[in-house]
Parts: sequence; structure tokens; C-alpha cells
Amino acid sequence: NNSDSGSKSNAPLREQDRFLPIANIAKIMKRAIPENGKIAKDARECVQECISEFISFVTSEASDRCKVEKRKTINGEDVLFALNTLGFDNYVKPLRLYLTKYREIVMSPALFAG
Amino acid sequence: EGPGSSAAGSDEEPLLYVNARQFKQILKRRAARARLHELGKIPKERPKYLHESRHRHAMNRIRGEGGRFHSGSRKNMDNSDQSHLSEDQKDDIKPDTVSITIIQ
Amino acid sequence: MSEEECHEDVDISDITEHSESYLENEHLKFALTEATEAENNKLEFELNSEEQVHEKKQKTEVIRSTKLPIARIKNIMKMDPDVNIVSSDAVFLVTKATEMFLETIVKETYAFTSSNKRKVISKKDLELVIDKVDCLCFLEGAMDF
DNA sequence: TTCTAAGCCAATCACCGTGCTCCCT
DNA sequence: AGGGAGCACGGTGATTGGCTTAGAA
Repeated sequence: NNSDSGSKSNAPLREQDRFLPIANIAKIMKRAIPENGKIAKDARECVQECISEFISFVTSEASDRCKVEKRKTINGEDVLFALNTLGFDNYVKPLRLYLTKYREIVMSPALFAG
Repeated sequence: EGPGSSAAGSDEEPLLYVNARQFKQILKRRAARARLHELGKIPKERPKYLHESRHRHAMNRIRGEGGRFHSGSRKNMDNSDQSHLSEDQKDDIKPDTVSITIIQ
Repeated sequence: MSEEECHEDVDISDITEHSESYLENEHLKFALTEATEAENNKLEFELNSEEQVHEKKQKTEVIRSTKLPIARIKNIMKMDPDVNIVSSDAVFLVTKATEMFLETIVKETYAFTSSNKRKVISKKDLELVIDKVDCLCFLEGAMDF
């Protein structure tokens, strides 16, 4: 049993900690290509690694922005800003909409009732 | 040492253009990956499977003619080399997440 | 069946240049249709404390229209030593962005695969696309070792 | 043509989501 | 007061390999 999958051990990180589940990745990949298209195993694993790098890449930029604004918490705007400056500016518009919907759904007026 | 040019073994790259922020972040991430690597946090090879229990589960499942999983009860595991153990011991041998470190 | 027929050049540079039409709209549609559907349902019920519980279930379903585990994405984000606190908004957006990125890179790679008269996406295809697209150069060297 | 390797099934169990409390800003 | 970290718990979908054959070579 790996009790020390945490911070400062010489033991390698587990795949479960570094990457997203391969089945989820594979599902979205299949969804993105035509019906008769197929995906090699090493391609799935490659994408899996790329995805983790993408997350870290964006997070790092968002974190920098956060630091320069002297805040401790990375918020949605930091992420959008990071995407914009890192060359994914075309993601920002749809994500703003996602965020709006997310916010107005997560804060249900009915449940606050009073 | 730029993101697009310096990579080992590339002679005629189309020269990618990135802005200062991208450039800085690319270098930062490279450093982070390098540190992680030299700390030994990055496995050199992927393990054959992630969980011993799931591996055993898959091996014990009943299969159709084509090798596909099939609905039904589990396979008989009498000829397993754990047959000398009691039921409780069998259950206890690999109960939970195990640290399989199959690094070749 | 009615998609790819590329023969000569893949217009990879379009990936983030002016990709308005083939990526954004789809995601946008998904987001909005799902969200508005949920809202309609919400308006149909409205009160009744028991229905509110149901409504909450609906909400989480909408938010989880993504198929990537939010908890693990947050863990990956917090692997960065500079990162201390991450808001739920930020995690949600990173999750969505990740899904978009995944879809984008796979579509672009399959375009190349298909242009080479093959049907199986290979690691080599991905590496070639990564080399060609500007905003993917952060991935160079990420899968070495 | 040869022969490598991707898709196909579904049952367990690791882990994701949820709902708390406590803490920091 | 607002909201995120950290915990425990319960439900659930990701994990998983042998055979067939698509398809790379």
C-alpha cells in the first residue's frame, strides 16, 4: 500500500495522481473523430500526458497572474486570462458562457429562500 | 534556447512564434518537469496495470468464445497457486490499493 | 462519412487562429442547450422542499456535463508548488478548457491521419501535429523520458 | 500479401462527488 | 460572512485481458 503518494518522497508518482483516467480520455477522443476512426494505445497515452501538461501549463500562468495581483486564490478570471495569454484566446468566449451558467446554477435562488 | 528551436535533433523547424508570457511559461514548465524528473517522481515505464485487484477481477471473469467478458458467475480458481490458502487468507492477500512498481 | 477528404495540406494553423465555426459553436450549443433545459425544468417545479432536492440533482447533472473528473483535475492543478488555493470556478473552467483542448487536438490529429489515408491515430501523428501548431509547442518535450 | 495491435464485452472496487466542520481572508 | 481546505462516507463508472480481424507494412 502506498501511503506516501504525497509530497516529498523519492517514490515515483502514481499514474492515478499524474493523469486523468484513460477511459475518460478515450471516450472523448472517440467522440471527436468519425465513426470508423480508431485510436492506437500509445496515442491514447500520449494524449493523456498532453492533457496533464495542458492543465499544468494553464494553471501555472493563472498562478503567476494571481501572484502579481497579490491574491492567494486562483479564480475563474485568472484561468480565462491565462488561456488568453497562452494562445487559447478562442476558448475564452465559450468558457465565459459556461462560467455564467455555472454560477447562476450553482447558486440556486430557491435554496436561499429568505 | 527557445521553445521552438533548441529541441534536440531539429534542424529546420518552421520557427514557432510565441509571445513573452508563453515563452516564460514554457521555460517554467520545462524546469518544473526537469525537477520532477530528477527527483525520481516520474516513472520511466508504464505499469502493466494500475490495480492488482482489478487485474485479478478481470482474469477471473467468465469470457465468451471471442475473449470478450461475459455475464455470469466467476470462474473457478481451484488451480490457482493460492489454493493452499484459506478463503480469508485469499481475501486478505491483496485487499486494497497495492503499490505495484513494475518498472521493468 | 461526410467529413474528411484532405489530400494535400492540413490547415493546422486554423486550430486556434479562426476556428470560430467548428469548435466553439458545438461546445457553445451543448452548454446552452443543457443549461436552458435544466432551467426549464427548474421553473417547472419551483417550490416544494422535496422537489428542491430533485432540482439540486439536476443542477449537478448539468454542471457535470463534462466527462472528466473534476477532483483529479484539481489535484493536478495543486501539484504546482506555487499554487495554494483554487476556487471552484477556476477548477470548473480548467476542466471545460481541458475538454475543449482534448477535442481540438484529437480532431486536428485525425485530420492529418486521414490525409495520409490511414484510419488509426498513432502517437507519431500527434507528435507531428504538436510540432506544427504554434500554440501546441508547450507540449514539445513533455512526453520525453 | 503478412502479422501487429485495436476494439469488444461488463463486474468488481478505487475513487469521485457530496456534505459536513474549521479556518483564513 | 464568504468560501475553500480537509475530512469521512456511499455510490458508481473506470479498469481490465483474450480473441477476432481491421488495417498498417
